Amino acid sequence: MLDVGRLRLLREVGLRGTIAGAARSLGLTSSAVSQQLAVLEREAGTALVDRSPRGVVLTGAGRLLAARAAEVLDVLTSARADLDRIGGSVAGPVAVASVASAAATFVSAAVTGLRAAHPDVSVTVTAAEPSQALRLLVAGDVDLAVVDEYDYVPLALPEFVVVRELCTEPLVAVGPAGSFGRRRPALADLAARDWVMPPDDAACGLAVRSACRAEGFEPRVRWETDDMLLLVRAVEAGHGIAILPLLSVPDGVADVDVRPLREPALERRLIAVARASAMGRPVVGTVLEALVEAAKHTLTSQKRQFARPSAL
Amino acid sequence: MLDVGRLRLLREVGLRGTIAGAARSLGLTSSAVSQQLAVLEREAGTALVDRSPRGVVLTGAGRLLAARAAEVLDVLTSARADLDRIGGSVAGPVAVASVASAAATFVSAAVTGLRAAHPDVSVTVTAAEPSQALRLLVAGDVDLAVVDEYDYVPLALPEFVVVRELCTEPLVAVGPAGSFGRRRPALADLAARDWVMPPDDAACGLAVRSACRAEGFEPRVRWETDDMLLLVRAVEAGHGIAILPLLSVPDGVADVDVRPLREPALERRLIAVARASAMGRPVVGTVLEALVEAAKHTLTSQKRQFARPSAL
DNA sequence: ATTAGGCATAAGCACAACTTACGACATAAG
DNA sequence: CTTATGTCGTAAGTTGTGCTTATGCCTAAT
Repeated sequence: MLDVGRLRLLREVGLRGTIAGAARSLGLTSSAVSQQLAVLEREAGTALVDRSPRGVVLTGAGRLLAARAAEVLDVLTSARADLDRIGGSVAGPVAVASVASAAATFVSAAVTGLRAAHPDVSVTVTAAEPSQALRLLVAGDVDLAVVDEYDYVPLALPEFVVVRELCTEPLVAVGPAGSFGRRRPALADLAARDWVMPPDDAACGLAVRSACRAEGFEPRVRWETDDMLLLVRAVEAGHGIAILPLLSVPDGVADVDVRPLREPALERRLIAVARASAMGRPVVGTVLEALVEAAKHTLTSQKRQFARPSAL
Repeated sequence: MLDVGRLRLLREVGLRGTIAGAARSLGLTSSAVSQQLAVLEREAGTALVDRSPRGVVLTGAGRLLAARAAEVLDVLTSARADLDRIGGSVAGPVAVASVASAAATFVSAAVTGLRAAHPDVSVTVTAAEPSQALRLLVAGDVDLAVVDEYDYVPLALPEFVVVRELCTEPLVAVGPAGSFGRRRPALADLAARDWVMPPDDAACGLAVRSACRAEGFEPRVRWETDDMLLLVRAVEAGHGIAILPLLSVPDGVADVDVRPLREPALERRLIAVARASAMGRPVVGTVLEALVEAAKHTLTSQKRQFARPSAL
């Protein structure tokens, strides 16, 4: 049976992008992490990370396994939460910083849900990009940060934080109405198109560009913006196609076609981050659990949307 | 963080009903199991098992935690399967013994799915009660057994087997049309009713009787049968109400109302069992995975049924 | 009574996982 | 080019956890 400690380690390495960083955040030496990672690779029978002197990046198998690891760890912390819930009441203020697309969807849902279940908990939400959200987190201005993470773009988390996976959503191709065939497009099929894209300093833009290069082409970017509404309008106007996380596509503001990619299956992971010290407050744990639950439901309802393509 | 080894141990104890039995099946001494269980209880802060000289039975918290443990272990073996799937083809005959309700639903679905995905795998299914299925398993007549397990009724698995959780379904109250109110009934509300029930030597009957006694009443049994079709017809005819696992309620053969219980949340767990030695054959693992997948889908489609109460 | 099964505790041992120490390599700054 | 600081990996020594063995107590069946 695969060892969970090693799996956690793998996930942390994937999140931090370096072995040394993972070691710091786990309170170990980099030597220990290196050794355990080697053991895990031997057990798995495959390379799980690509080593480079500047850090490491997860291979395909590594990402797969890291995703499973996140599942396992989430269940474990849920179990711990179950046990804690038997005893002890929760109340107090909790500040959350969240990326906009999550704030507009499941974070909002979680807060309304909490208002009913725990009336004494008062949550305040501020929208912030991941880097700013993490700054607010370490500064102590917020208790929880909801940030996103893309393939090819390690997250570089600060130290002394705990991480909780919220949901994984597909990146979808967005194009003018009728611009894709019946079938879900492969990324390689889109090489010749014009592109509308978030700027390169946004993780999303970087991830998509990296994925395109991995497919062997450089996207011809005609329009660049990080305003999702403007971006979708630009697509509608025919300036190009875009690839975005599903939750970031504004609903019903433009007549565009949305299709998940057939291949490669690009994803965005939404994760919640808390200062390890803040986990002493049971309220924070409760809010975190509420976020996890709400994210799970949002994800399934999104899936249902795709079952009825006409709804998009 | 909760230790997975200890969680597996807890689950095994719950399944076997005795510490010594769990120890044998894990290849440990009963002393080790006892010690680790004590550690887990200290970590959890609650009693997880009720000790008696004749064995142990899980407490509420213990069942909760054991369920989480099953989740974790399932994810882990899925991860292992992911890794193995990268290399190695599967073919050959596999014999499965299954309880009827599962055979009629997701086992059938799994087999049709497998026919498409792995044409060289030939599965044969025989319907059998849990005890007989396990006998066939240890005798080597079948490679996999799909059996069910109820609260209050430990399963007493044989040794040298591996266990995989398939799905957990609610026990539902079945009554003549219109016999329940709008709201989901609590078990205590049904104390004064007449009952139709499987016999006491079926795990289902024993579990329901135990649950009733835990609620402080003895069910007035007017009709006793283990034929599900006859049972439902008896309910329709007004001889009493019944409590059955959802999958065991035949679909569309009688005009009855089906309601999940509000409280307590009784459940049936369906699990797959294989001889540990048979896991050397990759085919067996593949069929097992297919069962897990099919069970998962069956469960979600059942949930959807309950979203539209009229459909029942 | 005696046997056989269950569970818990005490004491000792073994291995796994950690730390420390070191070497190789890459980048950035002097 | 040299130095400093970052990365990762390997080797060797240490420690703590989780096992076994040994023992005792309890209950149910013979």
